[in-house]
Amino acid sequence: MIKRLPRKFYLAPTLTVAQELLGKYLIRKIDSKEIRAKIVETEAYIGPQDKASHTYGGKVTKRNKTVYLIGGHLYIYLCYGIHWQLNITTQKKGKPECVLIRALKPLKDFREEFSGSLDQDLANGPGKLTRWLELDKSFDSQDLVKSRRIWIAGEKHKSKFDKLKKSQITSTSRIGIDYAEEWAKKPWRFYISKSPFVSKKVSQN
DNA sequence: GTACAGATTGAG
DNA sequence: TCAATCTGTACT
Repeated sequence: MIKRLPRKFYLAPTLTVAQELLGKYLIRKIDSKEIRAKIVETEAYIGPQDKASHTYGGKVTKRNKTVYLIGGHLYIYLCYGIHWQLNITTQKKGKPECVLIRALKPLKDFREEFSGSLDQDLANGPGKLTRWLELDKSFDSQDLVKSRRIWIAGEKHKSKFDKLKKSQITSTSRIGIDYAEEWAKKPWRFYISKSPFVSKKVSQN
């Protein structure tokens, strides 16, 4: 059995949430169809202190204001004028931290063992997964705890499918933020080790 | 008001 | 290697 994650999940430290999101299920309802996927790659952005973050220095703009909402909301923005990026806010209201979802493993069934062959190139990048899930600006500030269109779930009872062991998580520096100086080196990108569904064009250091 | 870079992607 | 395409931000 899987169950929607409660608000509490998103209030843990952002780096913890970024790692615990790995292996969780993202469910997107389009009309009567339910699309399911497992989160396999994330990046953490730690608010005011993080130069790579949109909320560096605590600034508020029309674009980033949803990051200031309480944890569990979606922050969706357009990047390079073309790609929508899916972020999940963390922390309490007023603390602008979030987790970027970079890659998903499409699932037919919640137990991936029962899923047949799936397209590895469908959601292996932050811009590709939003296109696949048909997410855009209209989803900005949606509440994952309440929304009927999108939410995240995990195993209701602790099981071997629930929490990943540390050894199953690889951490590296984040992607595409070379301008952030020393913050660009922080190992705040996390992905499930050896998953063929993580984003490409990326160093595996 | 104008200029320009950006948490990317896919085609050549 | 590079264009697509548009918003936020820092200027004039």
